[in-house]
Amino acid sequence: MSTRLIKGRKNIHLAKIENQNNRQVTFSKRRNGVFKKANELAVMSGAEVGIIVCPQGSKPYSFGHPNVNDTINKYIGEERSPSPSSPGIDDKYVLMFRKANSKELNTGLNSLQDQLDFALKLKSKLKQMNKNVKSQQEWFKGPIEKMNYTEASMLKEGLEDLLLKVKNYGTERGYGYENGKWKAE
Amino acid sequence: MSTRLIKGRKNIHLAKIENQNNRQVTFSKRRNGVFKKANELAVMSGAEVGIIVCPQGSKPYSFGHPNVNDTINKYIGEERSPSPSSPGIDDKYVLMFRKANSKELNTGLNSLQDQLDFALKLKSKLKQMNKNVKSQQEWFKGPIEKMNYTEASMLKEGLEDLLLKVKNYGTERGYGYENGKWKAE
DNA sequence: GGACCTATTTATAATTG
DNA sequence: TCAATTATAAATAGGTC
Repeated sequence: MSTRLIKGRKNIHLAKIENQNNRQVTFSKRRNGVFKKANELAVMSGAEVGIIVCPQGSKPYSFGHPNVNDTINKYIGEERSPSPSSPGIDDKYVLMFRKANSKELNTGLNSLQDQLDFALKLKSKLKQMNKNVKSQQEWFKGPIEKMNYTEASMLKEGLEDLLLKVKNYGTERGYGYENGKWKAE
Repeated sequence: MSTRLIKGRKNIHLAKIENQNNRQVTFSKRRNGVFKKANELAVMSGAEVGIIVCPQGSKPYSFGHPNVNDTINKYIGEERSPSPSSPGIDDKYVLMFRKANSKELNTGLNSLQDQLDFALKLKSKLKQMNKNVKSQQEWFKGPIEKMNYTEASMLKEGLEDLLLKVKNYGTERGYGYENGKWKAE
């Protein structure tokens, strides 16, 4: 009674919950939360939404507005005949999916290319601030400190790979993008 | 300023937004929100999640952890086994997708998606810090082929520096990837 | 169209019954 | 196990630039 009880929400890490009971409770709560959000999205924006959740060792849960199967069919139909229009940034998931299904998936390649683009922007900034070495340091420090550990670790993997390519660029003549792969020109 | 500005969130009615612009904005924001929540659900509970969103008159958006196809297939498999016919889903599509997914297509897709997620975040952060650089657009458009040696070297050094900071960031707080699992705290 | 801001509303982790 | 509680963390509607 004298002890201060803390019942409020704690901040969470994006990681699998080890404790089985907590994991089950969180699964149930958050599944409902996702379904609720999806329903709001569907109603408010007028879009069709279908969700499938498959817990390990149990039967799938599903949500659909107005209907899961129709939504899946629309998606499958769309995947069968990709439209030629160029994807925006929000279509990246779909694009990646298509790449995977065209059996041309090279692990990390897409994200590497993206990161390369971002690195080019970094470079741009470096060039702008070229007269000030300190500023360069600050530039790299800035975004990192705002990352969580998951983001940072992911970036680490990608950068190690990217760094190899960039180093090769310096010694070889460069890289082109051909048949889904980076290659020296 | 004589007028008191009200910027805070208003409570919402669960109804379709009539104003087209507002509807589009809300669609974009909330779609991201649902995908984020779904990702958290998948990671924290270890479940597979697939989401398909079909806006009216536009191509579908999708989210999957680890990927949409497998999740759909699991759902279809579940749905089909109890009853001989699965309403709304054609057999040929089922077969096609099962075939497409029977290989190593899953390998790397998860990390790809994660990295893509990260890349988008990184891009956003870089954009924030780059907002006052006007020549940014040109750099972003230009492919790596247009880099000269000096530029590539600058990029290389920058990346090495960045990589170092990322590595340090990962170890300073004891976060890391252990035994195939993310360790929290 | 996108990034940012802020007042609020929501979601929810931990706890209790 | 499940529902209710409550303190916080997150999401977000409406606005600005």
